Amino acid sequence: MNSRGTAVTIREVAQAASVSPATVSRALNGPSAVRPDVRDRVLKAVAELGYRPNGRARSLRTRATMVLGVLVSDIMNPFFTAVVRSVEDTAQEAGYSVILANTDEDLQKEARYLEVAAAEQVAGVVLSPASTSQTRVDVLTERGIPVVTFDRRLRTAEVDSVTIDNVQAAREATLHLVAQGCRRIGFIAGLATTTTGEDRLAGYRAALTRSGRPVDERLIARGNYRREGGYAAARQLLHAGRAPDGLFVSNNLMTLGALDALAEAGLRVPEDIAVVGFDDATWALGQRSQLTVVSQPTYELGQQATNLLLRRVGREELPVQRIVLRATLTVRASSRRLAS
Amino acid sequence: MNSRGTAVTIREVAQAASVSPATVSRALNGPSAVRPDVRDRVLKAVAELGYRPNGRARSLRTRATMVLGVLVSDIMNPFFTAVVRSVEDTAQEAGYSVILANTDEDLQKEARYLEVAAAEQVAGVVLSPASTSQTRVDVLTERGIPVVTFDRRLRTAEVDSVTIDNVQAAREATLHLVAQGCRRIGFIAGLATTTTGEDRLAGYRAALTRSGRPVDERLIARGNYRREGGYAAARQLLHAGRAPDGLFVSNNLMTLGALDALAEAGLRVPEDIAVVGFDDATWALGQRSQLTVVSQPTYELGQQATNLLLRRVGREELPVQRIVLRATLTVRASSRRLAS
DNA sequence: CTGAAAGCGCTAACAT
DNA sequence: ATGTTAGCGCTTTCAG
Repeated sequence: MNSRGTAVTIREVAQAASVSPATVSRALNGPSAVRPDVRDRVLKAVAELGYRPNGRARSLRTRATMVLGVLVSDIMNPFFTAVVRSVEDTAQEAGYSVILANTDEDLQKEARYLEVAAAEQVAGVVLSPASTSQTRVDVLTERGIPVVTFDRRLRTAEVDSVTIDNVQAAREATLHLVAQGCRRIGFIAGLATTTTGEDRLAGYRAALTRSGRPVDERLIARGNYRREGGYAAARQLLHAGRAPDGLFVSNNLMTLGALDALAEAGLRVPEDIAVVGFDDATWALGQRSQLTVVSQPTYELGQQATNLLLRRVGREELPVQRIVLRATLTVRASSRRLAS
Repeated sequence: MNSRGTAVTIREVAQAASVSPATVSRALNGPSAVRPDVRDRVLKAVAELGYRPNGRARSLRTRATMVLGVLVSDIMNPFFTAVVRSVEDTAQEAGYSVILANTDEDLQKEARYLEVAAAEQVAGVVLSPASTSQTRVDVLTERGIPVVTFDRRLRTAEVDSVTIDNVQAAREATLHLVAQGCRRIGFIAGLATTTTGEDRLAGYRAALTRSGRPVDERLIARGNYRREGGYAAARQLLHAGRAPDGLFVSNNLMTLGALDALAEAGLRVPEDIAVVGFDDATWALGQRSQLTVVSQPTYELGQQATNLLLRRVGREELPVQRIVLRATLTVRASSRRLAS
């Protein structure tokens, strides 16, 4: 801080080092041609005055930032925070910083943060959209800011995405329950406004159909991707007609809620009801957890999304990418009813 | 996007509306004096061209942003994400947006993000510092960007903080275990580089001393605030000399890890060992959790920190604030050994 | 190799 | 009430 109580500018550094602002800029920024002794003088002045370049001014001029934005739909969900960490790691390797915002599955909030990202001119945005059709990324794309969605896709915009094959993953999980001898398999679906909500449901239906089972709509409940939602949905299923003997829950937090409901109802897992969840929940249940889950490759998800984004940021021309990663079914005791 | 493929600027809008850039700015920004018909023309042009003000240019000029930064030391920890959500809510009410960064208890990362916050010229920063003495916030304060720490304090800088009384909270928790008849009370401390790490340990010691008990250093282990850290620390305590019959763990994730270790060792809670944790862990253990904990008022923590920050952002002059909130001991079955 | 000058997009003074 | 001018702090031509 100088005597004026304001930030030190490049001109003050220039003056202190008896050079022009342009030279200071050159000394600081590239490996450009500045005489060593001049450079040293500049660096010394920078250090003494505590000069820090004003990022806004710089990127106003250069039309570039080294900051990526990440917009997640629920920051309290460890699946998303895990992806965020991997985005961060990957971005950092490329010299980018990451700022994060939480949209909370709320279209208004999401819209606001998309605007913020546009106004702040981030280099690119990684996004788990709150809605398949109502999320508007054009605010960004119109300004030439690339967007990559992860976990979920947009149907309304032609943007890159990195997801798993949700239909296939849900089908595999459901077929597993069928194979374990479950006769009435319940399903707790996610928000209908998201591709994960729809695709996982489609996979569940497909598996039943393929197994020659009818789809009983009373065995399908919707949740809001939160724990309470899973709890409420599970209770609904338990009290609707004959209780299920198998349950597939399509997201991590809802799985915990469903387990709460099962425990409350005095049901044993897997004896009374076999359970398959989504996403590893070691953060909640511990390493010794015996929950069968569809495991998503969170680290790879974030990594691929970021790398893809960075290619776009680098103005690389390539067709719209839809990267689909493999999810794997991790079978543990919660779903094991037959020796296999 | 205009024909040039770049963002629409205020000049283009001005041209389209046959007014000057200044008028566009006035029409958009304040309730300033612009003739209604002119304003309508401008707004129409804005809509047609899809104009969005360039936030960087604007705040370069106005020296103000409506964005706050939040730097948390572990984004995978629900305690911090809960506070973040409350910061967000509070900021939003005041018209501010919040961007978030994860420092991961890593001084390098933290330093980098403090620089980013400075360069991006956020209006203010809410921070849970990775280190009591090594976290350098002067990057921000020198530029006149106010900082409020939460959860932890800095000893090196005179900045506002919002915390609980950690010494008192830990003392109360420990005394509770004493009152339950525990003879050998173990303690899992946090990082020694944080005020929470030190203060909670101090509270534990104080409680024992006050109860006329010697402090057995073999009953104190350190963890890294993560689940594995709690697990490792608990194992260490279980295998060092006579096992404890009471355990106080000074953070939420470590509590889960400690419970893992206890279960693995076949110890029953509370019969073999009474347990008190820190921070409600319903996100992990469910509403029906029987864990006794020190409950922090997360929402209030974020709210107060944000309000304080906003007062500083508004250039309000006030002495350095150290707001201390009340934490409460929530007694549940995990620590109950005596009818009370 | 260095300096002078222009300008990124916006808003605040100053005119009118 | 509106336009003109200047300048936020920086980088990047263009000269020299």
